[in-house]
Amino acid sequence: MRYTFKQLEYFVAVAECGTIAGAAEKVHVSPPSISVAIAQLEEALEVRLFVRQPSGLQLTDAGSEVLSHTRALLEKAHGLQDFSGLAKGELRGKVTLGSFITLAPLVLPEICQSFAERHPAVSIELLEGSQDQLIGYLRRGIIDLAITYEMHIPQDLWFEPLAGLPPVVMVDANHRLATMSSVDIKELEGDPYILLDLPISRDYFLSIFEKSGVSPNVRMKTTHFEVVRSMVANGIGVSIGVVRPVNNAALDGKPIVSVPISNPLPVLNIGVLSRRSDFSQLASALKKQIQQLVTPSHVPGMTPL
DNA sequence: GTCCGAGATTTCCTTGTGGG
DNA sequence: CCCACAAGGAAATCTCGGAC
Repeated sequence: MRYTFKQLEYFVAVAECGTIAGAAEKVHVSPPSISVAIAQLEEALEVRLFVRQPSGLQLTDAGSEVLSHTRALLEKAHGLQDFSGLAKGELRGKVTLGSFITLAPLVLPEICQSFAERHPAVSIELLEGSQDQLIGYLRRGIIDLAITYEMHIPQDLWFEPLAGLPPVVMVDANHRLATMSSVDIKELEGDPYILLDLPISRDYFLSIFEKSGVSPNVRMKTTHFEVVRSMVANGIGVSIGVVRPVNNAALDGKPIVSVPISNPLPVLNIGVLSRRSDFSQLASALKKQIQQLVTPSHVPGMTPL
């Protein structure tokens, strides 16, 4: 064998980043090391893996073919490393967990802490994103699992629901609805609405209005959940959310009131999204840990339902 | 046409490791 | 201990696209 695993790892990094510089940063070596490794790998395999372009490197058809074989090979190699740990009664290695961006600050600390206590030799890498980003990360093998919502799950991935979260209306403490025990969506008609403008998520929130025959008065759009909460807390508008952080205040300290919705709306399930196959020991262990922590009666970081 | 910046590659050097 | 080799970093150089 005239190539090395290190060359293969650098090859995958370049394929994923699209540039030598990006790959170098990713694997923590200098660009020349990557460049040399790719050249050596191409020589060893006697195949052109990349087309060099001014903006970076683009995979050739042969390179794409080699990439899928390389990923499978590295996956098996990592599996062997996991197995060596298992033989000694412990898991070791690296697992990458994705999280829907609004859930991350609430659920990840407890998951990471408990998993680290149980499997100290395993390192967890985290990657947050919107639903479509997480789906892409899973398909490309960048993450092993994702904790997210049951929204637009494609056929090639597998979602396991763990808890159902009913949507609630968020208003500021002085809002006329703040003291209500529940609210009808129709009562939001005319109120300025702050929209969490993430792909797929925005469709979910707008569909709540659509089902109630109300058109929302969208005043502002933002891709950051904490910005939504700050706008609401400062009385700039109202919003709808499904996460209810234990801390019911925005980052500036102003309180947010969550009011249940009286309309019959389906709960939004939170759960684990994964590939249907290609499941490592580490991913299984992490999934098991998440299943134990996220239950219908307890979601880390959130007030009990 | 010239300049500038981004990115890749080459050259040379240092460091670490394994074999004799 | 010495030597050979591999890996990786720093600096220099090359290539190309975009701006003026």
